[in-house]
Amino acid sequence: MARPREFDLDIALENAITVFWEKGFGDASLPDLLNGMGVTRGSLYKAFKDKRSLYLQVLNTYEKQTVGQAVALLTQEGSDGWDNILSLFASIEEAYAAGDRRGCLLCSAVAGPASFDAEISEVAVQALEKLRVAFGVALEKTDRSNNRTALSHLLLTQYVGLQILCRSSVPLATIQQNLRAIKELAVA
Amino acid sequence: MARPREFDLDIALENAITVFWEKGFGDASLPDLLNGMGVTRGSLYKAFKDKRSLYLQVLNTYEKQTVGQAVALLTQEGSDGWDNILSLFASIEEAYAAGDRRGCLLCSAVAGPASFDAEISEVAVQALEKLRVAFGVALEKTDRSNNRTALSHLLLTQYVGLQILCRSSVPLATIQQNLRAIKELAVA
DNA sequence: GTGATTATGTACCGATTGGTTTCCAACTAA
DNA sequence: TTAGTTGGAAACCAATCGGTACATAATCAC
Repeated sequence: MARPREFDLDIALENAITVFWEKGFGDASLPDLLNGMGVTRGSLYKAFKDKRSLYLQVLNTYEKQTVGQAVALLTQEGSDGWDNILSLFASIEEAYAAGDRRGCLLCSAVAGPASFDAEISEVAVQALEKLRVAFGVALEKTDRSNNRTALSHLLLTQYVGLQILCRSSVPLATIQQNLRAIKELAVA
Repeated sequence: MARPREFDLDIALENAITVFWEKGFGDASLPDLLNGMGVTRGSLYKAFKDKRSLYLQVLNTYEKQTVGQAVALLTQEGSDGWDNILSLFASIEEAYAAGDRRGCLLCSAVAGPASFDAEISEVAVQALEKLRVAFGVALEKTDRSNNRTALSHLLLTQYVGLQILCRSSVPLATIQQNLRAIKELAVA
């Protein structure tokens, strides 16, 4: 056809995820993205239309990766549902303990002013709903509770709240106490 | 002394709360603030130094009002601790049901990019810690559980998560299911 | 009254924002 | 070789950002 693209679309998108994840939509400037993605202005607009479209692609890619992984963990067979739930939350603590202050891109998207954009909001909310359903599946395997739906909502909200707190400088103990509380839910 | 101020400081600050609450720090532009506060540029900078200082004053004022009110509700005597906790969460649902999508200014401050500002982050985190302690006080009155500290952390995270979700367009049922789950925690 | 002081309103500032245009290089199909 | 097509780099754009300068107005002590 014509001149081939000199960069890898997927790699550039992956780098865009990093930038948006750290800075959020509004605070990630074009120079930030250009620099982080290793692409020039013209190329970015040729390949991704504009900043908002790039953000939507980032959101969808992140969802496939991270939420997909979390759902797989929550719904995996051969282990107790609560164990799956606890290891998901444990992974949050591990990341925070390792110094990761990025939290969850989707949770931040819900929290941020970009959530007033209907399309962005919908993508984020639907992704979180997938996660909530996965919590429900995990709970089904240990059907002690008689109101699993409500509990799945509580767990998702807990997930969101924790990921938000992870973006601030709360003491590690705060995250750990949350873990402990969730463990007590499991044995209750 | 000299020419008196033509507007009421407290009222202007109250209006600034409204603007920041709806738009967040970064998305509230000077014209937004000027318009919302009913004050001109020069006056704003004379009275509040700059945008960031204004935001800090807004955060502190909001904290005194809203957190103070929530703490009072949680720690009030003459009613069961869990009842106090449940009515706090019920007030979140009421606001959401009434169409209020503002959530909690402090929770949004923690979530937003302004949280990378050390001073802003500290104000917000400390305010939330006050709330957490109040959850603990409420739990002390119903000392069924043997790990009230962890549970207070869970409740605070739940509070934060819910307020974040309130800023997006989740269905009302989501908020209500959370309420139900917390009620089950109470009777557990 | 006058002078000192402080608030108000507006014009203005440089920097930065997201986005476009332009020109040239690189490639394919014929 | 050449026509057609697309990507890349940088100049350029209007709009907006937070913030300042300054001239004017309003109040005080005297």
